[in-house]
Amino acid sequence: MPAPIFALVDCNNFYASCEKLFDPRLAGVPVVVLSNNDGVVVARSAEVKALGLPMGQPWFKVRDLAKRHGIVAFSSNYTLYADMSNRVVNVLAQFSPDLEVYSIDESFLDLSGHVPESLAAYGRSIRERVRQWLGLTVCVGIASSKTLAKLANHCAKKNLAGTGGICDFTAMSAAELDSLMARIEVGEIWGVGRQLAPKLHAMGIRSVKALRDADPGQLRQRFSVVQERIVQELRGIPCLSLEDVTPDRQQIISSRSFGERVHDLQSLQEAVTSHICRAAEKLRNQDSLAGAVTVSIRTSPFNPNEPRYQKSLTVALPEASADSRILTRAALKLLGQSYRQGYAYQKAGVMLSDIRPRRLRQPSLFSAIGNDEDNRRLMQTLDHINSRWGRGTLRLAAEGTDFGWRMKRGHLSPAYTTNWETLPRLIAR
DNA sequence: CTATAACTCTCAA
DNA sequence: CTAACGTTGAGAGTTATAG
Repeated sequence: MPAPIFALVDCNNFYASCEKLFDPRLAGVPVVVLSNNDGVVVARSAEVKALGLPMGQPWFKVRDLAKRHGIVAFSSNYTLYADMSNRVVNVLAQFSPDLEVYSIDESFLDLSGHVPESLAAYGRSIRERVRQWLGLTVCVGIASSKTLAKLANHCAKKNLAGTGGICDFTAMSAAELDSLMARIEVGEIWGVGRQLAPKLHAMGIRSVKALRDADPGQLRQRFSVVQERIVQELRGIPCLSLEDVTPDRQQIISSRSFGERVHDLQSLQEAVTSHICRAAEKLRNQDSLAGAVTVSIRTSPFNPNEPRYQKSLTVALPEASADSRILTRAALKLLGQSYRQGYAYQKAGVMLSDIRPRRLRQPSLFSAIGNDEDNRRLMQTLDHINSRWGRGTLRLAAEGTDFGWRMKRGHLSPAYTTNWETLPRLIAR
């Protein structure tokens, strides 16, 4: 078993780059992509970063500034991003069969046993091929643990070390690494977030190097195993392995903010039903059953002038199920218990939990024989129709037809890569 | 008391 | 015109509860 070598490949400004890719007029133009409901800025092109517009800002707060700088905004187009993401993964898979898709724009590759004489050159060829085949730019961080590979990737992106978007820690001397790590904020480390960073600061640990050289036992005492593992990983002792098989979900959530505030129970019922159907579809997709359903509704947590209300209720089902109708009945009952009139609701969501494979089904003593099989085939047919003809082709009537609660998507780009209908528009310009 | 379930907090993209 | 601020999933630790 050779010492592991990890590469972390991360697409630059992924969402913004996807948008630019299909509209050459956007070359050199600052572009932002907004979260669902056009809420906050979640991706920025290089030009926007240069302007100093921060990540995570509510769009309405920065809109004027953005207009003045000629920033073009897009609503999240997940159909496009997911499709481009798959294409990137397909290219990366050519470089190593041991690949973990970590997020929509990041993958870990196990490079152990691959061209040990020049890992950086291998990284460059990855970057070149993704650029050539897809027009997207990636950075590659290479190191002996996943945490270090993430850090190396950070260095590549910020041009702190390495060249041309590639940073290989395994080729650096101990002294080089020391001085590099001394210059990087501890908060940049994977797993050191908003809460932990200030606590580490208070202990006098401000740099990556300081954390690497800290006492792991003491950190475990004070915090948890997670922090102890981070220290080991920073020292090049891998504690995390490549997770190449994605396990079944243990919980499935569907929740969304409304485009406009919602006041009436009927709209909430329709929204909750849609959420259940979306979650149940995912549940069936992994051939599982859910044993519990949770429904949450809330008013805006931001507006101090609005009366606040939030409620979240869970029920255990008498018999685990993946039937949209059964799950909906349970959810609507919970919603009825949660709903209070007179509030301006901002968001509703559902969670399916206590999830198990369908093959472990335990029929209740009182369930009618055969019913379940009929229901399953009905759901199968429904999924089949929706996968063939598009999401939402066949729906429960309880989802309604009004959709006044649907999210805002005022700046949506076409489904460039997944819908032929967009082709004429592309050619026309 | 222990084993486990339920809940809370944190993190990440 | 005004008001307007994402979603999903996991893991660890803590607390409550059952036996």
